[in-house]
Amino acid sequence: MDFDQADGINQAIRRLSLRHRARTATLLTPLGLHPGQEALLLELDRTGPMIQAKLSDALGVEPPSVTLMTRKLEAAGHVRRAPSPDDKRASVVELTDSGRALADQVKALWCDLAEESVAGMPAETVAGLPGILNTITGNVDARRSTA
Amino acid sequence: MDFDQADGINQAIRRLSLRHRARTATLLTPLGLHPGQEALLLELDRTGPMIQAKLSDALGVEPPSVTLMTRKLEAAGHVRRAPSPDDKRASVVELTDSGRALADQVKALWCDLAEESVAGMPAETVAGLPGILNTITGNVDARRSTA
DNA sequence: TAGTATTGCTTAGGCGCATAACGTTAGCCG
DNA sequence: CGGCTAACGTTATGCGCCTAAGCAATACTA
Repeated sequence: MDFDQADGINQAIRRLSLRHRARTATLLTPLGLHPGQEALLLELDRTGPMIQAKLSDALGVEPPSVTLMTRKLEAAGHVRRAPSPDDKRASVVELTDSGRALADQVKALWCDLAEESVAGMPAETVAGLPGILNTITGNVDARRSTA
Repeated sequence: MDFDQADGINQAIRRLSLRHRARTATLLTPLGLHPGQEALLLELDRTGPMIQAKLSDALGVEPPSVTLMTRKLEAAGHVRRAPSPDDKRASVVELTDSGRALADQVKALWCDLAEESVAGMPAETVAGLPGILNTITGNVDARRSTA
């Protein structure tokens, strides 16, 4: 592959990352959230209480990041952390009522953001989009196999 | 749009951002670079010397980020900063020989990364990819118009 | 020409993310 | 059992990115 094509792809991904995150930040600010935290809330809302290691895995983020994010969300009252009964090392994270309410608001924003993102694109393209993105993600994911 | 579809899109973008950046970091580490710096080098290599404000615009990044990145790349010897002759506020950034050599290495990595990213995807899809991504980027870009 | 707004850059502080190193608890196996 | 490895979580540190605030120089305009 020649450099121009490669650059077109890599740069497009880079810019998309920056802008999508920036837009997310703008939408989340009124809720008092920072990008990344919304994923944590949504994951807990989707799957229910879970220990940090599982959260780390679900979010695709390293454990220290989870430690700090949960600490901040806990300080904000959106999340509660309790020692796990079966494993004295682990700590279980769960949504508070406040967190659940916030998750609902995030969900609404999430829909707005997705609609805004794919505005003007043919339905076919939109339908195939997640598959394409996930394929790329899988290709560059060092977590499994290649490592 | 329902939440599941929206989540599929947003989450796909989020994960792609994380993984692509992580992969970039892995590839760049042997060169002593961190993700983001490669874009700066490539931009200078492509367009030639320019002031930081222009760099900031080209990279899609805020001025303070450029200040720190150029400072570090300057300390590493890859970039040189000189006061602009026509504007006493501005400072012109340009590649050193070392920086130019590094840019060539980055270009090679850039091709590898792009190939790896789109591995197994039909050529048609690959060809349309930058357009799709840029459309989304434009849709969520608060920089122009909507602001 | 004087006064004001704008532009270019920097500093300070904050967040998400990462890696490295550490203590603690669980699990495995000789 | 005792010991060794693996897993959970935390702290420390560093980077890119951001916003807010400030200083210096330029541009605009009355």
